[in-house]
Amino acid sequence: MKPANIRDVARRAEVSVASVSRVLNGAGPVTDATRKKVMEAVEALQYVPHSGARSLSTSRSHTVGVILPDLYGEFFSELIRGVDLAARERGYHLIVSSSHDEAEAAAAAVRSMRGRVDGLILMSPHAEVGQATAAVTGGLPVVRLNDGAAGADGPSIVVDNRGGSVAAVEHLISLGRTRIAHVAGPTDNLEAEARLSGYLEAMAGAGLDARVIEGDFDMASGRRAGLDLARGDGVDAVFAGNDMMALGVMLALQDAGLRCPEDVAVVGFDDVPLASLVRPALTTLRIDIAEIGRSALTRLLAQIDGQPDAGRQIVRPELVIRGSTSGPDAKTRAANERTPVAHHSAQGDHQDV
Amino acid sequence: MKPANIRDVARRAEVSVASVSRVLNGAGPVTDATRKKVMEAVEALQYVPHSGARSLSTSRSHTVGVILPDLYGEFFSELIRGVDLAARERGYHLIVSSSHDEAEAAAAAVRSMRGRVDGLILMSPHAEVGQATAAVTGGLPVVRLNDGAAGADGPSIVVDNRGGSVAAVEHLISLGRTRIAHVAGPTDNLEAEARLSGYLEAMAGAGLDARVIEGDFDMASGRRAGLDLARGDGVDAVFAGNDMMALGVMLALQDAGLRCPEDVAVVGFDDVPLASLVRPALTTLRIDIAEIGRSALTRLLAQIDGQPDAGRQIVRPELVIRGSTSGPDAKTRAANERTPVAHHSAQGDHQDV
DNA sequence: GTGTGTCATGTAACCGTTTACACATTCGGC
DNA sequence: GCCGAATGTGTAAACGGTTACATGACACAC
Repeated sequence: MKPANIRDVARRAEVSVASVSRVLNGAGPVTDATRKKVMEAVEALQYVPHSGARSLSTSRSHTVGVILPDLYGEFFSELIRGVDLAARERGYHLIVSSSHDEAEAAAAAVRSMRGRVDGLILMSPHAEVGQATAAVTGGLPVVRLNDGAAGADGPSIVVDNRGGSVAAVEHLISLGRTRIAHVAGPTDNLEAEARLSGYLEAMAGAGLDARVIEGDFDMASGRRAGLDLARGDGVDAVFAGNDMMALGVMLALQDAGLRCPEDVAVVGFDDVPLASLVRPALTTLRIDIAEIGRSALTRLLAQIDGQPDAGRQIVRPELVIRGSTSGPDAKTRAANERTPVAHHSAQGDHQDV
Repeated sequence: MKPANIRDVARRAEVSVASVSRVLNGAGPVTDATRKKVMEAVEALQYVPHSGARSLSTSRSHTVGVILPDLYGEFFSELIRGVDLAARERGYHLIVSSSHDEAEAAAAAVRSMRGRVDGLILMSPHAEVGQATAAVTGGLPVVRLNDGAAGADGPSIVVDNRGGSVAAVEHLISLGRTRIAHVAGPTDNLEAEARLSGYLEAMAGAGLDARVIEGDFDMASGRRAGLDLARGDGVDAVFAGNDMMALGVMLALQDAGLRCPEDVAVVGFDDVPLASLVRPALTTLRIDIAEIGRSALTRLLAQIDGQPDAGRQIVRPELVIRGSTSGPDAKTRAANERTPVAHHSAQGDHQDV
């Protein structure tokens, strides 16, 4: 049995299709009597408007696309979560597509979404991806995330990675650390690059020697870096390009018999949920990832509605000091604990130390 | 400037719209000359077919919906990843909607997707959600995940949670542990319930006393449970309802000065990526989450194509023995290491101990 | 009683595809 | 030279909504 269409509803309610449409969209004048008849018919027939037909005549799909380089790990799920929450509030749907590390794949994803979405949220940490996608969006509203493409002055949200790194290094210096190493992210990643350059800048500014180890943004590479450092001539602090690598470093140090923070202080970047749960809890630069997602969606919808956009928006990470850089001083740290977003229900009484 | 439509392309290529359509869909006979002219026009006009119009005339949207209780944490991102990868291979798009813990929200999500998708992947660990959504799918192809709803004999994939729990307990018993506690997941979650009942069954079967502590499936609740246990009369093993709680337990034990596995062995469930990266690496029941996602999508598409479905498919978790239950015996464990799916590029030489 | 304005409703054109069917062309077989 | 068959192409009717415009009913003022 084919699903009911608007004409079936109109026939059953003994009104015209126009009235049905008006009732369903809350637009135009209708008497209460008509409204009631229509609603009954809709209910009886289990009628759901065909979104394709609707988008055909209104040229609006009430759907936005989210294109990400990957879906792996806490960062992306947190981001989608923020976008999804905001989208549901506004009655929008989300088409996601991930694993677009390469320029070509990302461009294909953009193309395949044309005509299917009203706008795009596009994350492209690689420079070429940013350029390749810019060529094919063709007038579609877009909000870009963490995209460092030169000359990109369109709507975007970028994290002040460089500034965050400077804050991290300055914090370590203020604790009296001087032999500070950096575990960098992948070299083709613009965010990793910005964090590295902030580190180099701050070290140079303080007259200290820089020491950089390459990593991949994953925990395993952090662990390798940590083993390297533990084996070497001795550093008294490590600033890692993200939290997962910082955690890897901490585990490696622990394996090597070094104490954190006494022997080596560790700082991460992102403040993923895990960061406040490990011991010692990780000092890091907090980015409210879900909030970035929400903000991206809100700005995208504003753009779709034809409002002028604010252009580039900069998010400044906040230094959250926890056990991995400070001694056990429960009072100051308690104030910095992240409220955990619990899987099912958040009970507030978890004890972080 | 409005985007080009099929008539614009036809005019420019000096052919009819039917020929354009045939070229674009690869259906029906066309000469090479026609194909070439059409392709040139498509290229020149940057033509992209309007998916709404297409879905209107074919009543296919080439889109499937994914409805999840939540998006938080590694489990869900891994699942979506599997679904997304399979969908892209087959040319399908994905509409995701999360945070449907409650029956009503889930039912609303299903309704809002009717007419917009060709089928649904529906995860509903709560019994009422399963029932509420069953009422509104109305003939739409559906694959259900981890849904324990009574009488549900439609297409679904369920994890043998009970069997996994039995294997975990038996493993601990084989190591000589007898005072084995269980940290359970939320009571309204069907998976948590099945894991609990497997534990109880295995303990009873071995003539051992059961000890159950309530948790939430998140790390903070595992930590609380671990503190409780460390403070108490002494257990020699803990089987947690999922990996995140197991990790929380391990951290708490560590804080309390207990050694793992020497004093207390710990077993988790799921094998999230993190499980093999912590120290000691966590013994757990591996579920290939991404593979479940892929399989769900494949079966959904088969169903959409009108093929008969296999009904309920059961996934048996595999016991992966790591450091949290066995002494340092590198050889046997090395074989069980999970290949890490790296954030950006997996380099194989990470050293797990 | 006629003219005018308001308001609810109906009619039909249009949105951009696919595709059944009709048509035109070419070719081979006789 | 005529008759199918085969092949490529075009025409037009769906598909299921939205909405500009027309229509009809009714109230009110003159």
